Amino acid sequence: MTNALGELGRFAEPAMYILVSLADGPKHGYAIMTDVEAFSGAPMGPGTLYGALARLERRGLIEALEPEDRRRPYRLTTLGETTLQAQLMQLNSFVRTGLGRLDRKPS
Amino acid sequence: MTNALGELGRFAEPAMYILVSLADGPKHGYAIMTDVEAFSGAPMGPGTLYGALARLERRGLIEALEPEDRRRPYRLTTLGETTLQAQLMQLNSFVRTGLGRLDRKPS
DNA sequence: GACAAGTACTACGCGATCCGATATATCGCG
DNA sequence: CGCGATATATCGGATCGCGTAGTACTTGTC
Repeated sequence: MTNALGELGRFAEPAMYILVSLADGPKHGYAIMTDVEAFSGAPMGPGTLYGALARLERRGLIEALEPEDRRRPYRLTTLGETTLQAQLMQLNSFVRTGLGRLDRKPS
Repeated sequence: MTNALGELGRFAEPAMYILVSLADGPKHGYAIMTDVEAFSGAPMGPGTLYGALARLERRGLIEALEPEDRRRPYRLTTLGETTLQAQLMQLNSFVRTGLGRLDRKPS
């Protein structure tokens, strides 16, 4: 995994959304769905969500809490937090590079 | 594609890297490879590169220039430029949301 | 109390993408 | 000449995205 965007692998969009959602505090799947839709504008279907959740748990970035009723809440692990922060900072520098290049060359 | 991130589908990492690379000015494939590696730290293999280039051209975000020697240079189209800018700005607001949440909750 | 709508998750599968491996050809240099 | 760098193309396995459908319980409302 020689990836500048880290241990998430290429298709990291849903995973990043989920991590950011959980950065706010523990949530269960359905709450993540609605939260992500709220702050990103893009609805995330269950197929995307639960697949990504399973991968994130398998990779140790999130962990399941004890189920309440029919809810299965997750929270960020320490690894998940540091990974998320590293990813966001890398994304940030990428965005600045991109915007800088666009400005600097209105051709 | 009812996608908040627009016509690229997801984060489309390689595609974004390529667009940012071309934002600097027209480049051919190999130059994009080395440029991307330089500013992102992640080497992009030919399989990733030329696949993504073909998709970007098909979608009208980049266009091929006349070949010089054995080089096939590409440049951003107007659509590519505006799309890239929109994507970067959306990414930027996403990053700020994420970093904000991490700060606001040191648990 | 019936029926719709919301909550919450599971399962399935097609299509798209990633990317390493491989192939081919040219060029410059010691 | 041989080797590494330049330059592009293609194939195929593995992974992932995400729409759809299904199950089941709860809440609201007429």
